[in-house]
Amino acid sequence: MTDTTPRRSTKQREAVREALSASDEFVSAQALHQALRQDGSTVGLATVYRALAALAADGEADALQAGGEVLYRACTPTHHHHLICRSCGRTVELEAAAVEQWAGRVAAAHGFVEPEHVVDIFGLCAECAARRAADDAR
Amino acid sequence: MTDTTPRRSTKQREAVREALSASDEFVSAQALHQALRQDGSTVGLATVYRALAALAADGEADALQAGGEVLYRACTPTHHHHLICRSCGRTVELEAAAVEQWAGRVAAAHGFVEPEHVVDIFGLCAECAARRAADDAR
DNA sequence: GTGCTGTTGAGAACGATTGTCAATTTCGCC
DNA sequence: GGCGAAATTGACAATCGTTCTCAACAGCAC
Repeated sequence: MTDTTPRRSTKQREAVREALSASDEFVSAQALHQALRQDGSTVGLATVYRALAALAADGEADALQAGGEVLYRACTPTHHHHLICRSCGRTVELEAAAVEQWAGRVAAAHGFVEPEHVVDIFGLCAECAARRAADDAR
Repeated sequence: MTDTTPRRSTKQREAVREALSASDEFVSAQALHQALRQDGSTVGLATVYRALAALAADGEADALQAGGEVLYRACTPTHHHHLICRSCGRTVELEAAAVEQWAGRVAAAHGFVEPEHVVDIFGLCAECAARRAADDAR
């Protein structure tokens, strides 16, 4: 964790970084690999996994587990949380100073140190909610 | 999802429920299966998975993903969050009305409905922190 | 007890992720 | 610009947690 980063810049890593930035939703490593392949790239699956892990380690991407697979998303390097549509995957980055403080306070109150926290909100975005309402009515 | 619960009570399910209650940490399905086997039970791994999924669905257990596997823990049926020691696994249940409200408010502000949220704090409990400090000094 | 039906257990199947290793590419250095 | 060491890549195999399948079994109402 102490920045031992002898990272070499390669086409593949750049390609993964770009493909990730191109989406504003969380995507799986598998999906990203497929997308790259369809764009004519020849990257290997293992390389995509390695690149994503590197990006996540460098704080350039966020990772979250959902449904047995790990999803990645390019993100701002500052600490933040997510509001995610569970239907279309659209994601909003949230700042939550209040929650940060709460987490730190609660951890300290129980004698815990070095608190990290996972705070994500899943819901149905306005569009998906409307679409589902229409479907239900039909 | 609307409580179609024609659940039959069997020895195996009871055994899983008990084994889960016996621990106040999050445990993996695999670990629980091993523990049951060592107690002389003959439950199958698939049954443990099914029982745990059922308990989680009924709100009698909490599930969280960590390190590629799903961990379970018996819990109070009311909504709550967790403070978890990332070293020894000791867990404290938290109530967090403030966070609930924040989550609902933020979701609504972005037009999201039916918000669910994941809020967990990982840290090092006092004992583990002390132990690690001692190890580092050595 | 009898019968229907949900449940079980063993093992196979599955899917995501990680490891292996020879071939290739990057990058500091001359 | 060219060299060489070392990191990186890609194809494939291996691994690991979880789910599926299916015949045998057990709970519960009658």
